[in-house]
Amino acid sequence: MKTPGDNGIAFPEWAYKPESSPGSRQIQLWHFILELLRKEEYHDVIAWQGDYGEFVIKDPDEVARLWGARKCKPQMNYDKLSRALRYYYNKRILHKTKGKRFTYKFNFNKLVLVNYPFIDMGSTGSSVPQSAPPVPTGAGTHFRFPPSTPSEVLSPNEDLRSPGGMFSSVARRMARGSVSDCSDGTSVNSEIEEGNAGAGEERGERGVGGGGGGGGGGPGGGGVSYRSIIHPRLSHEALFRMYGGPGNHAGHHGSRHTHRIHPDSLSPFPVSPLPGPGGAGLLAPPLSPALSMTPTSHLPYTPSPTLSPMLSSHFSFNPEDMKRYLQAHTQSVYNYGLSPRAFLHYPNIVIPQPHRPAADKAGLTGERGAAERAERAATAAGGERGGERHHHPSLAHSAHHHPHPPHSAHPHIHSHPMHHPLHLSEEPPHMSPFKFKLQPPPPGRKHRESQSHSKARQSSLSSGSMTSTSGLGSSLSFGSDLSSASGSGLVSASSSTQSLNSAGLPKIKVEPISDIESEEEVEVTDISDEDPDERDEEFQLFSPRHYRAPDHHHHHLLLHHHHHHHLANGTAAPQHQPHPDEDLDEDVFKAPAPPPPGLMPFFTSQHTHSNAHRVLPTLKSEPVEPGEGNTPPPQTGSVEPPQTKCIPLKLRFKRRWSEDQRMEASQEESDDKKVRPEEERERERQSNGRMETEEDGTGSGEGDSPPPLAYEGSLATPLASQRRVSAELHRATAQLSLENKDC
DNA sequence: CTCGGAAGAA
DNA sequence: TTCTTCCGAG
Repeated sequence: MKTPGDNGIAFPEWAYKPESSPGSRQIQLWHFILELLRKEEYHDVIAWQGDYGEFVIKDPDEVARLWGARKCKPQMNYDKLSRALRYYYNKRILHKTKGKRFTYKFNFNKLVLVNYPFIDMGSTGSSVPQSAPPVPTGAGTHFRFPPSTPSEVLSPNEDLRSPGGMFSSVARRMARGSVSDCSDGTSVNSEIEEGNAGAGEERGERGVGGGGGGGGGGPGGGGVSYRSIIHPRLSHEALFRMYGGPGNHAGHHGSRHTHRIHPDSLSPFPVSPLPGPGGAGLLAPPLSPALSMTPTSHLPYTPSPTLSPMLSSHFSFNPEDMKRYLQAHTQSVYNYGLSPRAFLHYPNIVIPQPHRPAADKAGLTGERGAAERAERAATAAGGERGGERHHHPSLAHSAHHHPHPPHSAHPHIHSHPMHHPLHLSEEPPHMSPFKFKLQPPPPGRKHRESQSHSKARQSSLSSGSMTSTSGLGSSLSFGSDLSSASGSGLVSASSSTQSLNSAGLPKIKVEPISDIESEEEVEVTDISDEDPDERDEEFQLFSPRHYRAPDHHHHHLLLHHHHHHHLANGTAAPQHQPHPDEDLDEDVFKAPAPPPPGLMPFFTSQHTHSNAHRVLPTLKSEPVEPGEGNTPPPQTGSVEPPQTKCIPLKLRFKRRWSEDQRMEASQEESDDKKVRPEEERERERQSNGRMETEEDGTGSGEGDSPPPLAYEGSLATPLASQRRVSAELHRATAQLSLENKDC
């Protein structure tokens, strides 16, 4: 095993270091939010809702107050807090869920990776709407450490096993990010968290742990993997490769995922199952998670709660998780502008439609509509979207959003929103194809405008001519990335319109949902609406509130995953590399990727068989259409071709993407650099911090009563191991939360 | 409500 | 840098 370990981790340290979080010096708002989210105490104030990573601030004033307390800014108010939140948009840490008031969504990819690279996140998915997304805070994570950073990292054994140990270490890490200094009482969490965390962990361990011990134990000592450490990007890849799927099988094959465990009350995240027990696990089998996992068939796809966005970093390999992860990722990409590179990681994914150009509103609309329709149609045909719907209605109805569900008839749910998901989830929905909704990236207005101009280009975009508004050459890179991606398997997505075929569907086929892996559709949620419609519709839980009208533009993109493997390195090919940063990034990818040949295969082959269902074939070719679809990938194709079939994929990115790319690259790198130092500092600090109690706690309700409903769904499958992880994370988180600061 | 620019604090 | 503050604009 070294593979993973060594290799996997092989990644250079720098790869891991990602942790750097810029703002680590003091507690960061996002971390604070996470803290609140993980605590039931605050569920009345803020809680997970809806899609993965999506949360709603039920009591803005209270949240602001708490934040103000934490930061010693009595003057804090929601207006200010929200401004701070908005700054995260650009960082892609957070996004606004359009149409829903006070509702935001975390982009765990960014967070986790960036901030806590070491951590693995269990996945949690919340497939279900209501489910609480994984709590980022840590719950899900489990870290793995690469050898490289041993010192920092925990020893594997410890980590997993002893939560304490792990946590602490984790905590430290985390701390870096969030640490804050104030020791004033503000820290709301500290106490709570710990308490909870502890509890959670314990539970998790038991429940899961037990399981883990036995079989998968994934997490168990063996579990530890390095993944956490890995550079984000790498991590993705790595994860996939490495972790492929062990977990899944193990976990679920049962019929429904009945046994899902849910971790703790708070965090539903199951932990990702580590790959197998021991090292092997780590390395894993090559399945591509995504692919192989297909849950559908054997797994009941329930809504696993698991996917935690954040956690995603390392997913468990449940199929679901994978999917989710992918989705999330995808979303991120689309919505947030993750760099296309990301896709590389997921060769399987195809992105059919790009989405409209930014400006789009007008123009897009039309397109979008088509896309949507197509999507829906597909959905209808296929089934529902993943997760949500399946559960019982009852569950479902729990509705994510509102705290007050129309019917409050579900006591059980209430009792622990997140905790007990168990029962609920019985039904495995199976899968849905995964649709992801992609959110459109939120470009700045200005940008939009500028970009809008470029839209036209976009269409062709694959090339990436786009936007260089920022002056970045990124666009190119994009193209390259994309191309590579496409090569990897992504299929094309052409412009929405285009891509859609006559059918209106995106080229993507929606295949039977069942197949799952092969294609997954992802809807990218646009956050904008989130489309409550579908999911919600069923249950209609939502209050009618605001969803915007249908008009928002949400474009759904469908993604298909193809399996194909492509290597990270493949991605390379970048033509541009203007910025060192990028280079680095690339390097990163490449470098680390020692990827064993085995890995790659895993995508394809494995999942193929495993799933076997079918689909694969289709998938691959999916490529949209000749016309546009193929076109592009200029280099990419060339690059990867050999390996697999690469499908050209066309993704359209918005201008932002390009920016993102560069940003990500630059940021990450930069961050890393920066961070490192900070890390050290924090480490030092960590010793001190701690908590204070908080007075504030008051407000919200403690016990939570969260009206909410619905967490249950989410839980699904988490593997025991995952759970553990989550527990660990929680712990870690808790510790992190310690941060205090003096005002 | 939400979005960001701008200026400034730490 | 990450917010905090203020503020004008949808």
